[in-house]
Amino acid sequence: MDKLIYIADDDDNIRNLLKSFLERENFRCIGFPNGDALLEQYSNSPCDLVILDVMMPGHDGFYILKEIRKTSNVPIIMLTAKDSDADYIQGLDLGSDDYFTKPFSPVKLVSKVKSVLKRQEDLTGKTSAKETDDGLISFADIVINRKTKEATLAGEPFPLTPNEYALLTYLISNRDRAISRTELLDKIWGYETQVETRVADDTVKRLRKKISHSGARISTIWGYGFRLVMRTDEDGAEGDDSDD
Amino acid sequence: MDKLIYIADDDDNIRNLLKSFLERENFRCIGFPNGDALLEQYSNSPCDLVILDVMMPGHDGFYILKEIRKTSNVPIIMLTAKDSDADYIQGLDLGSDDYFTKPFSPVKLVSKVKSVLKRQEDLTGKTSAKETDDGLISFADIVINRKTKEATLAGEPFPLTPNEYALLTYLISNRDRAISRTELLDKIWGYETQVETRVADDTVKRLRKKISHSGARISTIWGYGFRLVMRTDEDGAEGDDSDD
DNA sequence: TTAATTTGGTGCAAATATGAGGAATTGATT
DNA sequence: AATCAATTCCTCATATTTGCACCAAATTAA
Repeated sequence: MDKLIYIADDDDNIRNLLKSFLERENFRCIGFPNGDALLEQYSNSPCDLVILDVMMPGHDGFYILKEIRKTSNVPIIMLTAKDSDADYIQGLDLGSDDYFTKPFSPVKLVSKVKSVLKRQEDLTGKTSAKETDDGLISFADIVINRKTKEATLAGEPFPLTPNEYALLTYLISNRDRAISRTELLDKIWGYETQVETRVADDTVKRLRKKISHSGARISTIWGYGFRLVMRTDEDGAEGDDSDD
Repeated sequence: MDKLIYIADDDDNIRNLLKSFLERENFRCIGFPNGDALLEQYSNSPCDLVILDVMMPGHDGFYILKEIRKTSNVPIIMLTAKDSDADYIQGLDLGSDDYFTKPFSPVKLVSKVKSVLKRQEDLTGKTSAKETDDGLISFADIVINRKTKEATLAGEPFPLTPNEYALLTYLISNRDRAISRTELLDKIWGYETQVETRVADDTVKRLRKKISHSGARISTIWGYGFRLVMRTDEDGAEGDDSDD
């Protein structure tokens, strides 16, 4: 983590409470007894996230919020003693990210802080050229791009029909468990479909042929369904299909 | 505004309440009685924001949240009946943007929706490298000027009809993913979802002819839709599409 | 062991998806 | 009214996918 957080609240107890919770999660925190002090510090040295009480000596939290927003998009979370719709709306309209009413759960606040920071990273990092977390899922030497709906096997693109694609995607995302035929029918063919139960076997069959020379294998759970597993050496010897 | 919002909640009253409040603010809303229906619709035609109840028939809100997050960063707001720290944290950890406990203030929710959308725009708008500040977007040797609504191919101006222009612009700005027919119909023709028409194919057909000697190509994702890709050497000879 | 049940493979026909050409329609402009 | 461009609709040809029947092989139960 290693993010820096500024907190402005005139109540020492609340500042310290927040600091201790946040530091436990490896955030660095600096507390300020009023908003003006925070604002001055911020303009000299910006931080990664701001927590602002609304009612403080000097300028109130809304004013500080507005001032920061003139120059920055830093995430800002507001704290307030009174639970009023109007205040809530004003806070959000002015550009804060969230609004907590006292007394609040410090655990929730910490969670919110993390979430807001993560969101920020996702959005700003994503539109650049980051390759990670682009909706890619993989198993063995199979990679599926859920955005482009393309699949590759050992780096080579290989074609999948819509049903095969849905089935393989489902198997990969549930690699850790066996999946029953009825579940497959529900998930891939839909809840109210009129096809025979064996159609799942059909698609499994076709998929097996296509991935026959990959590191993955669809194993049968007798009397129940299927599960995606790694292919072992013995598999190759037994059910060897080296053709294409 | 003109943003599209999907709402999943099994309680008709809540859905309608939200719809009426949101539509009053000029959002377009579509309600779903459960999360699975929303998920299916979303995968065919994404929206700008999602509101998910946690407890629903079928898969619960957390599951739907996870599924959507596999392919998308769309803002998601969770609704729940029980006010538990653990749930709150789980929701945020899984990537939701906020968490409202019932009964909640619709006014606050609407305010939150606006705030989240605005935040998203601020962040992506400022960091996106796709569109330069002079309104130019490009792909391969195609350049589109969104201000003058003119296009050039390899430096030469080339004429596009209004529909072709809209389609090409949409394909270029979503170059990183496959786009379904229903999404095209929704976004470019404004048709309600689930209409069976092949106008999109028609426009794709004409557009393909026009860009036939450019570095870009519209590839078909069988059973789903289209995607704009770079033309490779092999493409020129035969219309080989190894897409799934 | 035999019998009953479940699963896997082959082949085929029906259903579905796509692309091309051209006709019909719409809408704007003479 | 006539014209023209743009769009939509229609039909046909073709390609692909999918469900199902049938039988063989595998597994379990008795």
